[in-house]
Amino acid sequence: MPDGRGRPPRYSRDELLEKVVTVFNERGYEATSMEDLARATGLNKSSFYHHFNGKEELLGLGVGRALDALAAVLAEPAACSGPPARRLEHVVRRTAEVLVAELPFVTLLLRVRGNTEVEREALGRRRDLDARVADMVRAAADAGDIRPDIDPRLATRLLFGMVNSITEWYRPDLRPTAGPAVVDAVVTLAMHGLSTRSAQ
Amino acid sequence: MPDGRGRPPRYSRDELLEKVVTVFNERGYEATSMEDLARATGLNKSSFYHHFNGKEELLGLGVGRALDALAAVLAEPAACSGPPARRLEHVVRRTAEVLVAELPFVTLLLRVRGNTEVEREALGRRRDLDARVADMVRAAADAGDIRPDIDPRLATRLLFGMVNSITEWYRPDLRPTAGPAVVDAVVTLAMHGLSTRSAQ
DNA sequence: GTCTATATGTTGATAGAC
DNA sequence: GTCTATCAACATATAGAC
Repeated sequence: MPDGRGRPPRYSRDELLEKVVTVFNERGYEATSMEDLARATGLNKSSFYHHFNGKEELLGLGVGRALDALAAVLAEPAACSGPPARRLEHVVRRTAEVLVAELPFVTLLLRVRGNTEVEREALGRRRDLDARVADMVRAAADAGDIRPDIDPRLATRLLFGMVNSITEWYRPDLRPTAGPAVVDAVVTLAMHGLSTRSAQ
Repeated sequence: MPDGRGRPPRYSRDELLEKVVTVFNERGYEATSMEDLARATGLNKSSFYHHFNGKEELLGLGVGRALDALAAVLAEPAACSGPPARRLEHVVRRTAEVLVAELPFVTLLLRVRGNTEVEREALGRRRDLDARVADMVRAAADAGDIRPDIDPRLATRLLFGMVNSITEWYRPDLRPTAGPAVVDAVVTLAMHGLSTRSAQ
């Protein structure tokens, strides 16, 4: 673990941001000081301020990247046409893949609570995405492809509660090749559940 | 919303703690100052310190209550004997019920990251509970009652990722009677999934 | 038990030399 | 682009009067 003395090669702005977001996730955004971030990137605190305007800007950049990636999933052709249940399964799978691929950024996003303007805007964008998925669940229920006995909004929340939980425990540095297995398990459990004897 | 001027009737220690934990959840533990807590309870900051030794003690009391409630579920007779799949379903249902009943405390627990000694101890206790549930999932898989194609540890994490997501969106103040429906939906989705055509 | 006043440290952020 | 030095604001926590 580099502590800033064995001067790392010097980072690009994107690499800097990834490092920052990782520290945010480890310590929590509020508990992370600009001093912490500077040290983690091998820079002096003032040098660090030369690259970014401040802490809140870093948060905005981090959650923005996650939101862009998640929004891109809903813009994919397979998410926009076809039977609702197929579209839904596609979105579940691709969302899980995005979580794995952009793990630190999505992790940061999912922990945002709305304390500042930047956070509230992120929550707003996230709410918009959630609403579009909930519409998809509703359409699939109307088409009879998913169980009608659970309210679509409730089902959406539980479904993506499971998907999003990936950020709580998946550590790609410990299990770098486990991503596809995780994604498959999410899709299978979401659609068919845990039980082998699946009737109602 | 009382802001401390219309002096609330005066709280017991337990009521004080519940208020505190709610503020922690709204603002985030790190972002909450002792001043915030004092104001929320209608007390002066120094008066507040008369009731509690400090911020970290409050965190410990809050997560401790959540951990006690969750541990009690695993100690129930129905969680200790019978076919593994039945025991598992019981634990899923009762855990969901505890989340609903002790929502602010469990919410606080699930956001702990391990920055301080109190937090690390809480994470340790939580890990112990998770391991016992994972054993239950493994036993159910060995008995052929749940699908064998998903690693038991992975299944446990996704399963309780869904259950725990309740703390992310359930607001009993807005929908006070929705608790039982939420619990039923969790158990149904966990065991049987979203799809109506559930084969593999 | 409640308050005012204050000690002591840390934070985000800036000024300005090199 | 990097650093040293510094600031104003705010944090946790305590002393001690009433």
